[in-house]
Amino acid sequence: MSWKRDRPETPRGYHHGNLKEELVKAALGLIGEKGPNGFTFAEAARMAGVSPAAPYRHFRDRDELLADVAARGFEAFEAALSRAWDQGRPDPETAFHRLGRAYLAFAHDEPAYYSAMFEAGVPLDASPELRAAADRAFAGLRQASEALIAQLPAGKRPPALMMALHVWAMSHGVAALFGRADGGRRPLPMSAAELLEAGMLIYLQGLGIGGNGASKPD
Amino acid sequence: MSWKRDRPETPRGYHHGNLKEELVKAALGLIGEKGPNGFTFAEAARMAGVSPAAPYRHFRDRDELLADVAARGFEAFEAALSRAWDQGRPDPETAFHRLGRAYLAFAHDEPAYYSAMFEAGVPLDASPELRAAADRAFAGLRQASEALIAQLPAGKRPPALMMALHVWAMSHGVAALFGRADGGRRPLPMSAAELLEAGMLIYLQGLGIGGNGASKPD
DNA sequence: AGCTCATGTAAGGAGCGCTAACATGCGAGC
DNA sequence: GCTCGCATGTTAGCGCTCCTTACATGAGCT
Repeated sequence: MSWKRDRPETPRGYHHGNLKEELVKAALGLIGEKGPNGFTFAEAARMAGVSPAAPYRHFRDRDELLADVAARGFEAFEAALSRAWDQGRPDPETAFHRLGRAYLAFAHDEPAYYSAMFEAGVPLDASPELRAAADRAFAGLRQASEALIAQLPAGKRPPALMMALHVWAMSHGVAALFGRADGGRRPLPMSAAELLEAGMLIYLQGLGIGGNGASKPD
Repeated sequence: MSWKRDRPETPRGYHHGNLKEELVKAALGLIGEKGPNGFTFAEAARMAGVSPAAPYRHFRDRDELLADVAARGFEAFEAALSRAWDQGRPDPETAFHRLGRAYLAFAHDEPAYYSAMFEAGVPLDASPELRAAADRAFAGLRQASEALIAQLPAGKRPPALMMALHVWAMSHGVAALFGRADGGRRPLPMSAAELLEAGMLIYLQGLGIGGNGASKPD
């Protein structure tokens, strides 16, 4: 009825104008609704009001669209994490817990992005942009780990890379197993954010950070 | 040429005999090769040497086969974990580290099962058997956590359920991000098993378990 | 104005999920 | 011991998706 040329704000005719952006949006919506597998190239085209062949002018195939979504996801992810980290202010521990909450919030609020990034099976080197965005996101985690480790006496510092991997693994584990919008596959005695926060506190305690020397606000 | 009625050990004719089992095996192989999405009902049928409609006599639809594979996966998983835990012998910490290695070994050696269980998007209540098997597997983790926690003085014991969730999250995070057969999506300075072992040691340290009181063999 | 080229459409082949109707043969009951 | 029922297989076919190829349109440049 109304998908084409009727919308007053976009009186496009034969040429859509910015089909690529709209396809990405449609893909995000579909992935969010029906999972990364339920997403269909043809349906995204339908949503954008174009023929099923039109998307192929912008993406080589379905996988390339998914990779593009994943890359945008990593960029948004990195932006959210770096905003939460805020260069470690006011102190690394406070900022670190903000970071953890931001991680889970992203996985929870942007399930479509998170799915495309981690659960759609998109190989990281599907495109250089994807690889670069993923690397930037991980670099953020690593920076935060370094700042926390710097608080330890020189002899007791674990490798920052290892700590960053631990942080990532635990965050992803909590998000993947318990952090979905539907409450995860299993009822929890606490929220995913609380679970991650508690886990990271214990982990940091094990490293010798927190509780004893630095601040422990609220 | 030779898929049907020719194999000497199974001289089946019109009726296959145990098609259901063979379909599950075929599904496992396909999932292992091409991921849970690359798996195709029709191709599984082809592998078993039957027509594409035959599988519908044994599974309502593709999702039911996947759920069956996932349930068998959880059963094998629970068996592997419980074998590794071995009732906490010779001491809970030693057994616990064996458990961690067994978790990763399962994810690494049975990627098809692990995919079906955690990455195929099968809802846990797709079948009662699936739910039950998954619950049994988790109960094993919880038991191990309880045994470790019991070593702590009564005042300092965290909830066993929470600890089990932490263990599960970290294990799954490491397995999903770094533990795949292809080495994961990112080169690591250490093996996934070492990464998990180090992470769990730090976590236990944070709880006050290990390093100080109990044994730390090999 | 006329050309060019990016961007759209139409048509069609191959493959898959699933259903319906038909075929086969194992085993239960007379 | 024969027959019939029913589980388990088959073929045929619908509707859908992915993707390719050939054609249509119109925006911008010269």
